[in-house]
Amino acid sequence: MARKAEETRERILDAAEALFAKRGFDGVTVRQIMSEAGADVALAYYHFKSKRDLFDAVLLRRVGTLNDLRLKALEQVEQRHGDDQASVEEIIAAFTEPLLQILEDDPDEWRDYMALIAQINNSPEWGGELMTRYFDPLVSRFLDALRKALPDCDEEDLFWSYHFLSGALTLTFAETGRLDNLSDGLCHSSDMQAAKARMSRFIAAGFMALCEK
Amino acid sequence: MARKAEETRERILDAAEALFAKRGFDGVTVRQIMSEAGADVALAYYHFKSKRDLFDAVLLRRVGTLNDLRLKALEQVEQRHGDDQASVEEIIAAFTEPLLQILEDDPDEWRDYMALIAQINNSPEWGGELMTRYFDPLVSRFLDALRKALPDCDEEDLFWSYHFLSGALTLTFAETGRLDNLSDGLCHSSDMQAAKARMSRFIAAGFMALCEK
DNA sequence: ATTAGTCTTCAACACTCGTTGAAATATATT
DNA sequence: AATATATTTCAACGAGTGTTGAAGACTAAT
Repeated sequence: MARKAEETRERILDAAEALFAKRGFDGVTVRQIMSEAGADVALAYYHFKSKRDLFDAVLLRRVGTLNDLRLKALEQVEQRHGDDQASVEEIIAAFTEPLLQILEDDPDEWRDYMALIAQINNSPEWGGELMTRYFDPLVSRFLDALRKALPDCDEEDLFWSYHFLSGALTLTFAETGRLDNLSDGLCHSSDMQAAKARMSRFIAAGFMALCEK
Repeated sequence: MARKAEETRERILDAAEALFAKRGFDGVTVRQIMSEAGADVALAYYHFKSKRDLFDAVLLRRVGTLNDLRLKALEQVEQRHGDDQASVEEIIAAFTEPLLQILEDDPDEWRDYMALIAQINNSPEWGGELMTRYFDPLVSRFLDALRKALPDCDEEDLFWSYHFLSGALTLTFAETGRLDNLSDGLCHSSDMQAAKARMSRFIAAGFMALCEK
């Protein structure tokens, strides 16, 4: 576990993350990754043992950070309210805003990873399995909080509401530039401040319209 | 333009659609497509001139049908109201429900195509350009209708609301099975009836919360 | 300074990729 | 029936794929 070797490992992960995010798993070559990382092809198979394992390592590297941030945000909301119930919008904000915030604060570090998540979430091949594996425990924790805030909520309504939230959130991560085109330059897909100012209100209103009886 | 040749062209498009939807542009081989279509590899390059052109042909084949359906639905809503204003929820329903309906009525014909749209919409490489090219005129038409229903709406709020709608809608098309996992079998990502029963209400509430002053 | 173990390079493996030209067949027109 | 055109097959092209084994260089510990 030499220091130099750890640096190479990280450089490979960085290059892989950027390229996978842009062109997807199959759109990228191990040789392209290693060329971007400035290292020999064979090193990819020494540090990770296959292209697929490298892909998984890219995903795993940052997922803990994100889930920790969001869990902490939820706990803060719950602590801030003692006996009284936290609002739906506060809970939704704890779920979404840490991600939008980290993306606003350090886009160079997080943009590629988040775009990768967006693609995976919408992939019929991997969306179901990978998102479940990496995010389900945290999501279930948030759904529990929402059940308390929406005591008469039908379970199916709750799950579908989460589904709509998930789609809106991950498309935001994709930063496709579509909004730039559609609004003729008025809005920008990469403007996380603008997204943050609007998403919780929009989504919370949706939850309440569906789940509040 | 023989009859037989047109059938082969369609078989190639069917096979390409199914495979592209499952594994993306780069995850699929022309040979795999032609094997699924039961035809020689070279025929792909005779009928379409490259893999990329075949991909575009897959997209183009069905986009008109979808846009026509939605435009007609919007015109019906506007006709049903004479002088009085159509509601936000009715307009959103005209935008979303024709797609969910056609997917419910004829899933075998439309599932793959819709899943492909979901992936493209969330791809940083193609999302901006392709979605703009194929859907922007229709989307602008709907935004006009929404501006009338939300007269005091800030323009940025309107565009971001559409963005959230777009994410929620296209994730529904992906049918990843994530909802099946998350809800432990209670809900199904492919249950378009369930999606249709909830989406307009959820999204319209979001629009009103953001855009109604 | 020598050894042991980690890390990196080099060259290659068997295979698959998108694409094409020419030959063979089927269809349409006269 | 004969000709012209549209469609399909066959075989191959050069380039690039993921992956590996063996040899070299580096680092840490004796």
